[in-house]
Amino acid sequence: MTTRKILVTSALPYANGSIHLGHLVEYIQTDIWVRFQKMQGHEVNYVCADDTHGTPIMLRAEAEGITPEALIARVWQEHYDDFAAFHVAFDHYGSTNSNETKEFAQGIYRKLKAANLIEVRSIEQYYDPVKNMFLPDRFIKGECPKCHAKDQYGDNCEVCGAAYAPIELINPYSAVSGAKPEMRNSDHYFFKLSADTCQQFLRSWTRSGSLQPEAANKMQEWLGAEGENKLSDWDISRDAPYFGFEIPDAPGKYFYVWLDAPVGYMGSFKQLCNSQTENGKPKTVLDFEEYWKPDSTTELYHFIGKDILYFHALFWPAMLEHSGFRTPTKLFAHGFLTVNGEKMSKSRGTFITAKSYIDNIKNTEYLRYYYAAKINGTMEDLDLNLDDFVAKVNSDLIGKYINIASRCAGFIAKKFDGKLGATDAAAAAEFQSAYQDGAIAHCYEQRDFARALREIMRLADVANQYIAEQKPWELAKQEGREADLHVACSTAMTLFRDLTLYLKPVLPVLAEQVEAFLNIVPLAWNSDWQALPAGHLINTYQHLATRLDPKLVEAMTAANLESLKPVTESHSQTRHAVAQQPLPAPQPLKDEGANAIAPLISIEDFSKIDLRVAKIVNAEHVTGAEKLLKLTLDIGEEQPRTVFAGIKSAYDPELLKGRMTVMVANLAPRKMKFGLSEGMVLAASGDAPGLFILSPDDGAQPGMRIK
RNA sequence: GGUGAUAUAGCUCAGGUGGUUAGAGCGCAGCACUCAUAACGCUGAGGUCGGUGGUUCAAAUCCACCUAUCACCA
Repeated sequence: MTTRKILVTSALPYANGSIHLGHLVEYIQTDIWVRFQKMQGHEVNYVCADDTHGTPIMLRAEAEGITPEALIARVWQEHYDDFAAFHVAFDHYGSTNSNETKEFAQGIYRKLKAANLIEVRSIEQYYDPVKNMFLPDRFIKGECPKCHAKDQYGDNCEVCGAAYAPIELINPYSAVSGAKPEMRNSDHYFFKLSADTCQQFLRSWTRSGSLQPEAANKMQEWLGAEGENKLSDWDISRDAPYFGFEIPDAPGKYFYVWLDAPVGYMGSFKQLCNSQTENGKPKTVLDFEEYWKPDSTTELYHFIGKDILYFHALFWPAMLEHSGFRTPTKLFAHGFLTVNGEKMSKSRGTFITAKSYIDNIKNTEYLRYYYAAKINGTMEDLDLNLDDFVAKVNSDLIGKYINIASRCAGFIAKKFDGKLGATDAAAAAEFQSAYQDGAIAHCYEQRDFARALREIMRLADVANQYIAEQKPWELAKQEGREADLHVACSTAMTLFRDLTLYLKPVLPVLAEQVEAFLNIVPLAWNSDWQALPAGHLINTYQHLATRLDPKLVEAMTAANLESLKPVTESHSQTRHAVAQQPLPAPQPLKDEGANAIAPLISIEDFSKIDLRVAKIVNAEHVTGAEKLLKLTLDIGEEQPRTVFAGIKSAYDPELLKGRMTVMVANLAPRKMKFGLSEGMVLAASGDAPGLFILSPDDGAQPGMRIK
C-alpha cells in the first residue's frame, strides 16, 4: 500500500462559548477518521484552532473588563482541555490570532487584489453613535416590519420568520448601547465572487466530486443554472473598532472574521510545520509547500457542519484558487445534533456542555462510541437519545464486547498460568476473512462508522455464540478436556483482539488497556492477520469497563438545567465562526435578553411553591458574612425559622425588625457556612443598583399563604 | 416564502439499479444457562414502510401533490 499524505481539519470553534455535545459530533467524527488513517500507516496531520475574531469577541471581552487577547487565551485553554478529555488528538491546535494566520490572510488578500478581484464600494450601514461603531445585523434590534413583534434582530424575525434588512426594522435600537442607530456611509472591501473567473471555477469545482451529493445539490441552488449568475460579491471588511487583522493599505479596515477563519487551517498547519523539531533543530519532515502548492499530490479534507457549507464550498475554494494555493480534496459535511429528538434546549437540560459530560459521566469513550454508531457520512442530523445512549453503551460495549474477555480470561489465568494455547482455526476463519476482505476498513474510509460498528457488533455476537457453543465452564469441570478448554478460551482472546483492533479508532484508551492486558504491541491495521500465538503470555484480566448508570445521565442533564439563567449563548447550534449566524449579544446589555420572561409553567408548577407571609421578629448581622443578614421569621409555626438573606447591602437590620414580608416556606433547607437556612425571603432586583424585599398590605397575618 | 434534506416496528437505525412471507440491535414475553462486576445463548410477539394520487404485471424503493421535522437563503 502506498502511504498517503493527508491533512485533515475540523471547523474552528468560536472563542465565545463552551464546547458542547453538538460540537463534539464533528471533532469525534474527525478524530475517529484520523486515527483510522493513522492505523493504516498513512501520514496524517490533523489541525484545528480557535476562531478568535469579530465583534462578539470584542464586546464580550469588554463586558468582562478584559482584553480580547485575555479572553481568547482563557477560552482556548478551556476548549483545549475539553477536546483532550474526549481524546480528540489534534496534531496541532492553534488560534486564528497568530502571526502565521495573519500573514496568510494578508498574502491571500494581496494576491486577490493583484488579480483584480477586490473592489471598494461605499455602503450605508447602521451606526451606534454612543458606542461609536458600525453595527452588525445581529446587534440591531427593533420591531418586525411584518408582524410587529418587538425586539427582533436586524436580519429576521423569530416570531413570524420574515427575513428583511436592518433598515426595515421599526424603531431600531442598538443591542449594544440601546441607542437609536444612525445611517452612515463607509467604504467596504468586496471579494468579487461574481467575476466570471470565480463563477466558472466554482461551477466546475463544486461538481468535481469534492462534495457529497446533497451538498452539491445545495451548491447548485446557490450558483444558479448555467449562464445564470446568482453569486454576489462578498463583503470582507469591517470597520474599526474590530478585533481582527488589519487590511493592508486600508487604515481602519479589518478582515471580516470569516475571511481569516479558514485561513486559520493554514496558519495552524504552518505552526505545526515550524514546531517539528528534534534536539532543538527543525526536523523539516513536514513541508508546508508540499501540502498547499497548487499541484500538490497530498490530500486535504475539511470536516464541517452543514451550516457553514457556504463558506467552505464557495468562498474558501475561490480564495485559494485565485491566490496560488491548492483547493480542498473534499469537504465532509455533517448534520446537527438533536437530543432526545429535539433541538438542544437549555430549559430541558439538553444543552449539554462537554465539561458537564466530563464531570458527570467521566467516560468520554462512551459518547464516542454512541456517536460513531450513528455517524454515516451524510448530512443528516444525528439524534442523541439519552435512554438509547445508556442502553447501547451497556449492551454493545459491556454486554457484548468486554464480556468476551471477561468470561474467558479467568480460565487462562487459573488453568494455564496466563499462557495461550492453540487457536481454533475454523472458529477464527470468519474473523480472518473479515479482516482480509477489508469491509470494515472500507466503511471507516467512507466515514460510515455506523455500518462499521454494525459489522463489528455482528462479529461480537459470533464470538459470544462460539463461547456459548464451546461451554468453557463445562469443559473446565470435565476430566481430560483441558486442551479443548485451552483452545476455546485462547480463540476467544484472538477474536477479542480483532474486535479491539476494529474499535480502536473509536475507543483509543480502552484499546490501549486491552493491549496491555493482552500483552501485545499497539494494534495497527497494516499487517497480515495472525492469531495470537500459542504460548503467548497475557496479563490477569481486570475489568476494563463498567456499565453506564442512567443516574449519571440524569445528573448531567440536571447540571445543565439553567432555566433561571439568562440565555447568553446562541440558541441555534451554530458552532463555528458565526458572525453571520444568529448570535445574541454575549453579555446581558441593558434591557433585553437577560431579562426575558422565563418559560411558561403550569398552575400545578406554581402551586408547588409555598409562599407565606412572614413577620421578621429579629434581624442581625452575621459575623464574617459580606452580604448576609440572619433573619428570624414567624410564619405561625411553633418555632420561628432562621433564614439567611443576601440583603445586607440594602437594609439595616434594626429597621427590619417587626416588618412583614414574604418567604418561600417549602424550599429545601440549605446548610450555609453560618448555619442552616430554612427558607428564602423574596426580593426584587434589576440591573440598576438596589434590592427591595416585598411587603404584604396591612392586615396580612404571619403564616398566611400567598397564592 | 424559496431551496436542500429527512419521515420504515415501543426506541435507535439497515434496507445499490422497483420483484417471493419488510430486516438488525435495544426494549418486551417465554425458555435455557451460570464462565462472565445479571453479562451470554435460544424462541417469540410487535411495522404494510408519514398521507393521498399516479407509473408498472410488480413500489418502502420511481413520479406528483400534501403534512411534519431539520437546515440554508451569503
